[in-house]
Amino acid sequence: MAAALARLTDRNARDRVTISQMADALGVTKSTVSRAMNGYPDISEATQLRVKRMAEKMGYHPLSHAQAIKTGRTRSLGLVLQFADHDAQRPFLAEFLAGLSSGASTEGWTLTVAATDNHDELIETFRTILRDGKADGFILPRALSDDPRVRLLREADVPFVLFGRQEMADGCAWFDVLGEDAMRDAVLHLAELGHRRIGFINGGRQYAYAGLRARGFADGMAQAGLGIDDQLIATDAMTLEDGARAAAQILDAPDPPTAIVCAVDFTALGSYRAAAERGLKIGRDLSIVGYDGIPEGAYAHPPLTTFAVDNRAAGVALATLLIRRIKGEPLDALRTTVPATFVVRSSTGPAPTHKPKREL
Amino acid sequence: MAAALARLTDRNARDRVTISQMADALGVTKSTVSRAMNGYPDISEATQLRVKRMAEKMGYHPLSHAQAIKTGRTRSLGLVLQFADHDAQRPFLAEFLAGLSSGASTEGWTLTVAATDNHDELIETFRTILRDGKADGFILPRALSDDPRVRLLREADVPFVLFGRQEMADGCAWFDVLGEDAMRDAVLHLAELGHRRIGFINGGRQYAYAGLRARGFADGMAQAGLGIDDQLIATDAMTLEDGARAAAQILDAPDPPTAIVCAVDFTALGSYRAAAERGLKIGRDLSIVGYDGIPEGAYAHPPLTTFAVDNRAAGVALATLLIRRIKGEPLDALRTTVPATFVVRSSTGPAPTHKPKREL
DNA sequence: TCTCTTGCCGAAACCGGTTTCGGTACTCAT
DNA sequence: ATGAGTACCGAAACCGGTTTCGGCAAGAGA
Repeated sequence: MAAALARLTDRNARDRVTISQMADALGVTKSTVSRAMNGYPDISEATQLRVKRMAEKMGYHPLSHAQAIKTGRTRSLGLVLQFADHDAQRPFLAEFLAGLSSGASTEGWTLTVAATDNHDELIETFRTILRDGKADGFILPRALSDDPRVRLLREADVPFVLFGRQEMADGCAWFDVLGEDAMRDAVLHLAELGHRRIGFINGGRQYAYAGLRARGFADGMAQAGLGIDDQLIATDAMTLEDGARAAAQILDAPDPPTAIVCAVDFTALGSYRAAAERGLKIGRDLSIVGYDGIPEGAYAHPPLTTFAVDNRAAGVALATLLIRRIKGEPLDALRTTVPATFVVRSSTGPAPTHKPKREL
Repeated sequence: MAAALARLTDRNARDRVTISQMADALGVTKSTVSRAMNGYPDISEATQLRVKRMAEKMGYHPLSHAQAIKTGRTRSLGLVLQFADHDAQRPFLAEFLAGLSSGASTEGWTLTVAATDNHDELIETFRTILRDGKADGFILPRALSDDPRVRLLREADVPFVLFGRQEMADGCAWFDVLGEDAMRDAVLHLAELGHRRIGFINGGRQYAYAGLRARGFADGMAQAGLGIDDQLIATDAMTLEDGARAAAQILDAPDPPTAIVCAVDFTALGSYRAAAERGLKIGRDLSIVGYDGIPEGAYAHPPLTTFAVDNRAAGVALATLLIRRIKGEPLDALRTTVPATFVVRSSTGPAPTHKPKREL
């Protein structure tokens, strides 16, 4: 009984400094403390400094949920994960989360995450989080070319930031990696190695990046003065199996390529399989360039030449952007791109001088 | 101007039903509504029903952060991820999160996640989340045999639940998979296939499971009437490389085994490499059993015999347990174990009748 | 010198809930 | 009929902040 009571009072007292204690200690009112902490212009610089010093000294941290009751904002970022389609996001998730968390926490924000299994729950999940005020805005990973999340949030006038660019991205803040430049550079790199016939395996068509990367590939081919053969182009491949299938089809074309550019590392690894089944040695008979920089690529035989994406950095950037967006910064300032870094390993090599004989 | 104003009022009004509106609609006071919603005993059943019906009808959902200001509880579960040591948790993370989120959301709770890069930040992160009242309790993945998180939270009298059992787990709620039974069954399965010399590659010694799985292996060997050769035992292997190293050492022993049990799938895949380097064919010359059920195991050559852990289910269970813990249920009721499911694939086979000749 | 701003801050209402403290009406035993 | 419980609910304080409103003093302009 006494112990329970002690624990209770302990729990309530829990060394938390309230705004009233601050006010008492400073000999001012709560309102002054509040305004000083929030940088209102009608507080003298001297007072503001005095208050902030005292906050530091006493360890005063305003409770975000106490503020939220009046402001409606809770200082937390929302992230809704989808696992329905495929689990390709799996390898990125950990680093991405680390980045988001890091970006958020340096500003004193936190991350609220939810996961849905199917598309029906998705919108419902957003609504629930909003209704309960559990997030002030959302990070939307994997932008779709026509994204229902964007429609919902825009209509509800809720801040959000996309990972990936949309075509109709007016009124959106976003962060993206320049996948199109990577595809172009992949082609140019291969062309420099003497490859003339180059295939392309694109990713999921529903994603916003698919169009961009296709264009990047085309640009690269044009710049290199090479023609595009539709028989060497595959789309909508996301998984290792997809990649193996697509590569098989491309390699079985009447006039097969000596190199393939893949928009997704998993499909590049799938291509390894198709090549092996046809007796083609990667890096000699067939060159392959991937994109993403998954760890498995480094351990593959031969190690995969690819474009590495720093997902942790992406997380940091997205968190920062979203916070600025929530604070009301204009959209134009909230769009950032970074290049992917080209990692040349052993899956690319000089184009074979003779048609590689198949050692099947 | 008018648009901005409209949006503002719209934002404030945002069709949210407050407790006062409920009270007005019902002709009672706020206190009655509050007590009815929370199931206080001094409210008549009739009134409680009436209130809850009206809540349903009007779509009243109490704001958790408004309640929190008085109750101190926010209805959110905390999860702090660590990426310092190694990224072995990566393949599990997505499913685990999905489970946690699902378990939490069915009870109307949410998930607050943070990530730290190094161990120093870890405790600091917990403190920050607690100070800001961003979580009412924590899920602690990957229980260590001596866990600083447990010490902190126990001292602060904050509810938590472990994924994994501790030795000194009195006063802890936990959920765990019976890894020791899996190790035992792995041995028995191999013994039944005729194997007499069986190696064991254990996981990270700092983890609580290591001791349990070692004991499980030993129990299995004892039950099968087999002796343990210390030269066939390795510990502290987490990654693929660790596994390759450990397996190499074991296979190079004077009297090498015909089978190896691995406490971690990654090390099992590492053993594949060591075996290949020695010209041993997995499933014929050397049998291997893993544990975890990572997807890569299914795609390996040959597909890996392993014990699959349902990380999604674990997440659901842990979320539910933690919520019950926070609500004050006694600890004894909050401990659950489930078996791993044995997935027999092709990495295990009958023991070779003759000493396999090395085809190196 | 007197009014008008302007800068700065206090007083008090407010946000959406919870909880304490009574108070009324009704039952039941005396 | 009376006193004591008991069941149920209203009134009001409270939680930790924010925000509106207004007031005072100092400086500016006339």
